[in-house]
Amino acid sequence: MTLTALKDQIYIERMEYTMQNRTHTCSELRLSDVGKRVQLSGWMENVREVGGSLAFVILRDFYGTTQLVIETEEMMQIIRGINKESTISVWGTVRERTSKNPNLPTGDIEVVPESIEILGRCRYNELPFQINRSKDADESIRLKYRYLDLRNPDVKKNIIMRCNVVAELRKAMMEHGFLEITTPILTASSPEGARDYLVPARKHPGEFYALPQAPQQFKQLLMTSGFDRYFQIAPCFRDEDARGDRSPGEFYQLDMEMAFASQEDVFSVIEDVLPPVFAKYGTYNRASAAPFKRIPYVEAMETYGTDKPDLRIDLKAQDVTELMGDIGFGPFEGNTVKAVPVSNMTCTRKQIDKLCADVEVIAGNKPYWFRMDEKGELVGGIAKFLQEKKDQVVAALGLKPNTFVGLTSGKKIAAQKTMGALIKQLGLLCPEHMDKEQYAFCWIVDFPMYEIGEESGELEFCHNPFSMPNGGLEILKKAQRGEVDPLSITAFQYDVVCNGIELSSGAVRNHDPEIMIEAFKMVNLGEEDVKAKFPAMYNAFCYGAPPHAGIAPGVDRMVMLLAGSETIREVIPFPMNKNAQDLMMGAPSKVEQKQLDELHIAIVSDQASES
RNA sequence: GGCCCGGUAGCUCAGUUGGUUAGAGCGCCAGCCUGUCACGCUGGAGGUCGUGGGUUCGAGCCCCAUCCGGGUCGCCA
Repeated sequence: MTLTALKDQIYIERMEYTMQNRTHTCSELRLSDVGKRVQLSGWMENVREVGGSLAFVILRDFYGTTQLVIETEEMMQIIRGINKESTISVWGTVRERTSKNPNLPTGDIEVVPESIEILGRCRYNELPFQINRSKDADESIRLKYRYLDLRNPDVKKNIIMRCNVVAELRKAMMEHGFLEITTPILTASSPEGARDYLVPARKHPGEFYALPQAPQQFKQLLMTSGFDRYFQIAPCFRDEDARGDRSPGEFYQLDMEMAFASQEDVFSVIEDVLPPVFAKYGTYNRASAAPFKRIPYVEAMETYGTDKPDLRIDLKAQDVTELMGDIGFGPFEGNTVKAVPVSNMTCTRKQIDKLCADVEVIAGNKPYWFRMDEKGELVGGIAKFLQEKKDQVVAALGLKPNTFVGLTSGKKIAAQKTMGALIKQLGLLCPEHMDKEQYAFCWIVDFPMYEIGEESGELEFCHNPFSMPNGGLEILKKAQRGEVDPLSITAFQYDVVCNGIELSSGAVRNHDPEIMIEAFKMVNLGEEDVKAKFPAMYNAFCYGAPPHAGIAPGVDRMVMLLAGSETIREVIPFPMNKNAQDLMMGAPSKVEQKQLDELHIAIVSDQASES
């Protein structure tokens, strides 16, 4: 049996089953159906009694709504006997409306019921919130009654879109020759990265499984097993605090890995797979075409003040440390100074003050500014410190009349990050500098391999130890001999960024045990540490591994971008709240002592642990 | 864990300088209404102002503590 035939069979069987309760859905009937005897089933969304024994009932199902018209006292009594949001099944005849509603697909017809069966009574005449206004309700109430919230078509539509996006991604990945392989959910705790969710092992007292933070090691092991192209819509678990764009606990990634592949091979798959999905399902129908702009990490920090630039904003920063460091303005002295010119800016002083205040809150560092007015004079903000160097400033920044210049200063990284916040806020403030209605992708490449840890003061891995250093074994040896600054070593590590949101990190992996050991030596770890931390992977690589590379774009984040949603919870069917609680199911929850005993777990009370 | 914002009717919110019996819209209940479609009209019920303490003749409002929600920083290889 062909795949298509199989699908058809499943489809038909399902429809036959649903036919027991309805002949049509609530979005189906049209003028051409007038006169037909039909059965509809759904939720009683609203009742409008307009006098005598005339009333209009709105019946809603997954597909849409259809109006029933009540004309007899008998039917009226039935309707009056049930609360809104009850499910009912109606047999009746389709009739052309005398007053049509052009705003509804089914607005030309109505159904005159001859019988109404109550399928599922709604026992409450007052709901926690009105279904069609659920998005306005307090979020914790929405989450507690998520099953009611999801009745709202406006809420439902994001989940439907998510299904379509996931289906499309699967299809595209399979067309590119990737196999979807599932990897374990119960696995070993991994020594680095996020905090693990631990699961006690009943048969092994005192030992724990961990839920995977990502299928990272499994997918690399699949590469060593000779699966050429792997992908998975993979659940990932991390016990870290939530954000607007980061759900607590669990999330999904389009995880993928390719054998005998380079960075460019990964890029070309992603550049092929993502833009069509974004253009098709997104709020905006425009998405970057391949190849996406590649921006080295150092350049991104210098130019955009962030490693996740929003390329819809056309503003770029310049380093003006040499030019302005010595103008006698205190905050600039001995610091890095960055400047961003904004042409044709017409904002009021009040807006500028608010901009600066907002940036200070976001970045924790104060920005400064001046303007070239319509006469070509430098005015406002710190302009008085610049008058002596006016010609140099104008030349360096290419200033023209009516140009605003935002400035940030501080230690290099602080000046950069503040500039990043400033550019983002300027983009929001100046529509002419932000071509908003599109999905602008870029790659951030050449991330540093190592950094000096803020706490330790020692050399540490900057991202993860799985990435291949650019320059391989040789560059590591040189660094060890002191011929190369370890901080200058870059990795084949990359991020894909869309509209200022990081969709994913990825890397060409370090598949060579020897290079792995040398990479670890740089941070004062040895062969034993590699073996101890990643035994399966290290051992596997000792049996001949292919060079491989991959990436794992976040599914929730992509759907969030596509839906134009402010929070990630809007695109997750059953989200947890900020504090990682499922208010609907009541998770987490206490468990019975018997369960704890079986798991060899003892709960230490807060009081006991404090004493 | 730090910082910011919020918590008043079932829902969304207003509540002035601390001053009479805490209001509105939606929802709910009752009545009216024969073509509504966010139906309309009339009336009604519904409040421990998150909780505890304090200041005051008097607190929704001021002070302290605490709980809850959201945002943000830390964190997220």
